[in-house]
Amino acid sequence: MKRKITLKQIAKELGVSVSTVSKALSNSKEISEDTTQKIQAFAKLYNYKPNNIALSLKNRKTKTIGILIPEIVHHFFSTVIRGIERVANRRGYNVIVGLSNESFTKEIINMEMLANGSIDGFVLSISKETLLKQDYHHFNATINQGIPIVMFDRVVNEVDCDKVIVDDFNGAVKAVKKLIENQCKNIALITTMDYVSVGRLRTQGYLEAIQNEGIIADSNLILKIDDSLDVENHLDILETELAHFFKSNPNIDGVFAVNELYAVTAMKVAKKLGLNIPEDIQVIGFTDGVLSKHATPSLTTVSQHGQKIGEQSANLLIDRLEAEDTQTEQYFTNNERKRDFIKMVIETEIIERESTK
Amino acid sequence: MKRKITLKQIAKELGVSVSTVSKALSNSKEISEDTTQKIQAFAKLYNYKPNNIALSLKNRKTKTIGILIPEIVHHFFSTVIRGIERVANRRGYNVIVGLSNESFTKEIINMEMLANGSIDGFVLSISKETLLKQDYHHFNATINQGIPIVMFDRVVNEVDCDKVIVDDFNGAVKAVKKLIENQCKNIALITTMDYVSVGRLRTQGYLEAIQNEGIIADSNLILKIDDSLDVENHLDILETELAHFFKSNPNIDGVFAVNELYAVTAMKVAKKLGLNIPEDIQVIGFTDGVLSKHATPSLTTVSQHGQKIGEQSANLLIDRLEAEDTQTEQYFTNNERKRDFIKMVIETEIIERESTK
DNA sequence: ATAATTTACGAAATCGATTTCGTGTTGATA
DNA sequence: TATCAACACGAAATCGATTTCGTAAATTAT
Repeated sequence: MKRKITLKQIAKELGVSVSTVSKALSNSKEISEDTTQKIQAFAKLYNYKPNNIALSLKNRKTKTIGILIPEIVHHFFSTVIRGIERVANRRGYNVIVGLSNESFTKEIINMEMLANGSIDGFVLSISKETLLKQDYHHFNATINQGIPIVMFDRVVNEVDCDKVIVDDFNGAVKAVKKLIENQCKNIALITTMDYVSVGRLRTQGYLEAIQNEGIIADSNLILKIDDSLDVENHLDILETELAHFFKSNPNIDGVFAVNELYAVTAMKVAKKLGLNIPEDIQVIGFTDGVLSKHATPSLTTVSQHGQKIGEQSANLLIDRLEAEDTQTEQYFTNNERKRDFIKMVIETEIIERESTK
Repeated sequence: MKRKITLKQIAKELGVSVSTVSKALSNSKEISEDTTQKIQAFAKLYNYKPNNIALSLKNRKTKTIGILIPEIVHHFFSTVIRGIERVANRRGYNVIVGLSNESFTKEIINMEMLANGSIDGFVLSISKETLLKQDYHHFNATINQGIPIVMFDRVVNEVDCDKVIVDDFNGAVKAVKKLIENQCKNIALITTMDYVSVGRLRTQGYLEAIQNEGIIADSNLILKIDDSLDVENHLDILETELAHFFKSNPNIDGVFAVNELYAVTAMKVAKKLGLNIPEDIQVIGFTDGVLSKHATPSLTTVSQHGQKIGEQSANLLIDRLEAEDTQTEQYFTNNERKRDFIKMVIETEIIERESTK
C-alpha cells in the first residue's frame, strides 16, 4: 500500500525545497525550465494530486456545498439533489448531504456539524417540525457566520437568503382551471394541514381558481389529511377517509390533490367505488413523480421541475460564494457590492395524461 | 457578520497561549482549575467549535464517507443512502455523495475528486458502463492508496473489498416458487440484458426454480429488455414489446419481473389486453418501491431491504476504518491483523399484495 | 570593472487545530 | 538550606499545501 505522495516527499526526492516544487507544479516562471520539467515529470510519474484538506485549510474554502433536506426517499427531493449535483460538479464543487428526517433537532445538529468548516454554503429545504415551531434561529446564525444559504421549496420569509420556489399557487390555479375547462362542476381538493407553506399555497390556488369562475367554494369538497403521521405507513387510513369522502359527496366530478400520492390513492379508491377515470371523475395531482407516470390510468399532474430547482439553487449559491471571493473585506462588511437576495420562481407545467379528458 | 472564533483568538483575548486553550478545552489536568474554568466559559460564550478542516488535516482523517452511486432518482438507491446516512451519523461521520450517472468516466472523476483527502472510505455501487467495460483499475488504485471500499448491490469479484449484496438468486427462486405454489403453469420472465450481475442472478434464480419443479424452461417465455436506453423515457417501446409478448404467449398465467417498473408495466399492458390480475395472470416484481405499493392492483414483490443494505455497508466500512486506527503501521503493512473481506448477503423477503392470489 | 538587475531558488509564515517537550515556579523533603 | 518533584503553562513541531519575502549567483548595463 502506497500512500499518496506529498510535496514534501517530492522535494526531498529531488533535492529541492517544497516551495520550488509547489511553484514548478503551478508553472510559475520563477522556476527554471529545467527544474520545472523534472519536477512535473516526477509528479506525473507518482500521480501527485494536491491534498484537498490542506487546500481547504489554506484557502479557507472547501469547494463543497451542503445539502440539507427532510427526506431522501422522495422523488422530488432526489431530483433536486440530482440538479444540485450536476451544476456543483460542473462548477468544481462536491456535495455533502444531511437528512433532517423532518426533525428540528436533527436539522440543527446537521447544520452545526457541517458549518464548522466542512462546507462553503447550504442548499436546504426546511423540515416540517421547524416550520411548525417557527424557530429559524439556526438559519440566521449560520448566515451570520458568513455561510450563505439557499432555500428551496419549503422556504420562509423570516430568513434573509436566496430562495428558489415553485409557483405552487399558480400551479394549483392552472390545474383547477384545466378541470373547469374540462367541464368539471364539482371539484374536490385533497390537501394537507396548512403549516407547510407549499400545501397552503396550493390550497389558495385552488380557491382562487374556483372563485374566479364565480363558483362558491364548498367546504365539503375540501379534504384535509393530517400528514403529521407518516402517510406511507397509514395508507389504509388515507383510503378510508377518501372512500368516506367520495361517498358523502357523490357529485364530485373532478379532483385536485396537492401531491401525487393523494391523487393516485384517490383514483384507486374511486375505481373501487365503481367510478371511472376520467369519465366520471377527472384527477390532477401535484409533483411529477414515478407514481404519476406509471399509475393506471396515468396521472395528469403539475410538474415542479425538481431538477431545475436544484440547478438554479446551486447556481445561486455558487454565484454568491464566488462573488464573495472577488470582494475585498471592506466592501464585504458594509454590504456595498453584495447582490440582493433573490427569490426565484420556477414555473410549473401541466403534464397531461390519462386521468383527464 | 462574525466569523467563527478560533483557538488563537481565544488565546489572545484571555492572554494565554494556544496550547493552554486547547488543553483546557479538552479538560487536560495539565491546566489549573481556574484557567480551565475561565477558558471554557469564554469558549461557550463565543460558541467555539473546532474547525473540522483543521482537525482533518491534523488527524489525517476526515470522518466523512463517500457514496458513489449510478443514479439518485431511484427508490432503491435512495433507501440505501438513507441507511448509510443513518449509521454514519450515529457513528459520527458525514456522507458526501457523487453520482456516476452510469458512466465509467464520471465514476473515475468522482472517485479521484474525493480520494484526494476528502473522504476516509467509499461505499459504492458500480455503474453499468464500468460493468460492461469490465475495467476496475480505479477501484483497485483507490484501495491501494489505503482508502477502503465497500461495494453494494452491483459488485464484482475482481476487486478485493467488503461487499453487501442482496440474495438476488434466492429472491428470484422464492418468487417463482410462490407463483408455482399458486398454481401458475406458464411463468414468464421479464428481465434485462445480462451484463449487470443482479439481473443475471435473478434470471438464474428463475431458471433454477422452474427446473426444480421439473418444468423445462421455455425460452419463448423469457423477454429480455434492452435497458441500455433509459427506459423511463421509452415507456411506449416497453409497452409495445410487452403487448406483443403477451399476445404471442396467451398461455402465460404468471409473470416474474426483475424490477418493479417491468412488473407494473406488465400489469398495465395485461389489463389493457383484457386480462385480470391476479385471476388470469399473477405478477411478482423485484424491489419494493413506491410503485409496488401504490399500483392497482398493488404488487407482490421481492423486497431487497435497501436501508439495511446501506446500514450494513456503512458499518462494515466504519469498522474497517476504525480498526486501522488501532493497528500499528507494522501490523498494517504485513496485513496481520486485518480482518478478511466480507461478502454479506441480505436476505430478501416476499411482500404479498394484490397481484398474487 | 563596478553597479544594477534578473534569475532561480529557499526560508518562513500561514490556515486551525493537537501534542510533545521544555521550563519557571512552588511546595515538600532531606 | 539544598534538592527534587509536582504543577501550570508556553514554545514549537506537525498535518499539506500556498505565497511572500529575502538572497546568492548570474547577467546586463554603465
